[in-house]
Amino acid sequence: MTQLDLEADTTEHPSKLGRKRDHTRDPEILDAALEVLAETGYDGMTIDMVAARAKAGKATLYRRWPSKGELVIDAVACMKKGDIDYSQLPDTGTLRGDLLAMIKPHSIEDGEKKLQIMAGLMSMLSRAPELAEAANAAIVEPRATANRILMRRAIDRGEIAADCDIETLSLISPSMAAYRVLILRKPVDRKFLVSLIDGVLLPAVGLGRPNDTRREEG
Amino acid sequence: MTQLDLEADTTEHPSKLGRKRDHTRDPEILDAALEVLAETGYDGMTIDMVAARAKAGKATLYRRWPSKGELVIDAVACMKKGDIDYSQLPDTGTLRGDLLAMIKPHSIEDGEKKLQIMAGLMSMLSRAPELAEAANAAIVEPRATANRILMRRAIDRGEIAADCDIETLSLISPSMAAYRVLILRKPVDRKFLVSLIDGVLLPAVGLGRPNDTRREEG
DNA sequence: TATATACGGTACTAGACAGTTTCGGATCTT
DNA sequence: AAGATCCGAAACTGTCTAGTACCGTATATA
Repeated sequence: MTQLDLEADTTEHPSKLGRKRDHTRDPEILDAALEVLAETGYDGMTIDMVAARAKAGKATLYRRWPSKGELVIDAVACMKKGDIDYSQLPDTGTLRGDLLAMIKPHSIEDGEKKLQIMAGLMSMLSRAPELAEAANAAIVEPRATANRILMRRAIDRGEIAADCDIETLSLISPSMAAYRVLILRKPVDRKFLVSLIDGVLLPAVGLGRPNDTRREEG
Repeated sequence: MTQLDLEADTTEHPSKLGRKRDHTRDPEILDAALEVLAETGYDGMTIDMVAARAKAGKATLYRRWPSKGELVIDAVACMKKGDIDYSQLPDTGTLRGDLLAMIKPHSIEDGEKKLQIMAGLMSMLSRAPELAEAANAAIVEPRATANRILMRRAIDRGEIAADCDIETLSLISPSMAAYRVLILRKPVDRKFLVSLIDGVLLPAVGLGRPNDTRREEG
């Protein structure tokens, strides 16, 4: 209690005394935590590693977060940045064109890094269920949402049937990419994603199977 | 070297002296390890937990496996038992019938338990890549193989087109179930699996979308 | 019977790590 | 200037656990 008051002061009432906490360091520390998390996993990660990576003192970290667990939860929750901008989704006129346009090297690279973070979090998910939700919201849900938007557009323009199971279909590529990275430990490359689009998604919505779209190469 | 000879004797040459090692305890210990692994994950698992669960002494474990890591690797490698019998796959005459017949409470329960083990292994996969392969072979690949067989049969009897991407399609239900259990922390129930079959798999192979198979309930 | 090893159980050793404290110095308010 | 709080760095504490050693007992060979 007595010790915690020192920390709580900053939030309870604006104490004016002393040097101010440099909050520009917060994101640097959180990013360092995410890097270590992706590289070593939650249990392998030590506070010293994070502090060293962020060129900060250990006490600085404990002044801001009460425990290792809270630090990680905060880091995951603040990860959303640099994600997909739904107002800038491709609009090529066809569903296939839109889905293919979503495949960009940067997007693949970013996705793999985030899935590595997810892998590092895995052991923690059973202990902190709310983290599962946060991680899903930050890592896979944005991509599923993008797919959902593109498919709904395709329905609106009459390209595909209105009774397609969009909710399930939009989860296919994120979840299969997760499976591939987390369990198979194989890279998610363009060829894999194209085969998902042409071999599963488009046939499932009634496109691609009638017309012979074999021999498609990425 | 000198100490290891005691262990190695049993394999190098049949030493006749002393009480024999009770190898009927091996599977009991390995099963205990898998249980603890599923419940607490690799890093949370301690040798004492496994020994207590198996009602064995810690020394007994270290007499048989040189380290915690080797024990876990062995436990995962010996997990294949109780898995799908490919000679007993359903054969209802239709792909949909076969896929639905694969959904059994025992199969679901077993699958979820194995995915919990997979979750517990996650943090170890980056350190022991060969374990990723073993875990995949024991946990998800059997189900993908079953799907492959059922779909190939459907091709052979002319029910679906021969150019379907079976390799990718057979991975859909295992990988989406893994995503659902590991990341979403939601149960894999019959309804979910049926929606995969009717909303994705069958439409993707050219069945189910033309005829209106909506309002299917599990 | 004598010897050697396995068994379950317990005590011990050594190292790693979360979290705390201390220190010299920097930065803020009053 | 004074006092309070921040900073990075490092020392320190308490706990946890992998792995080892030893105990008394059970079971095997010779």
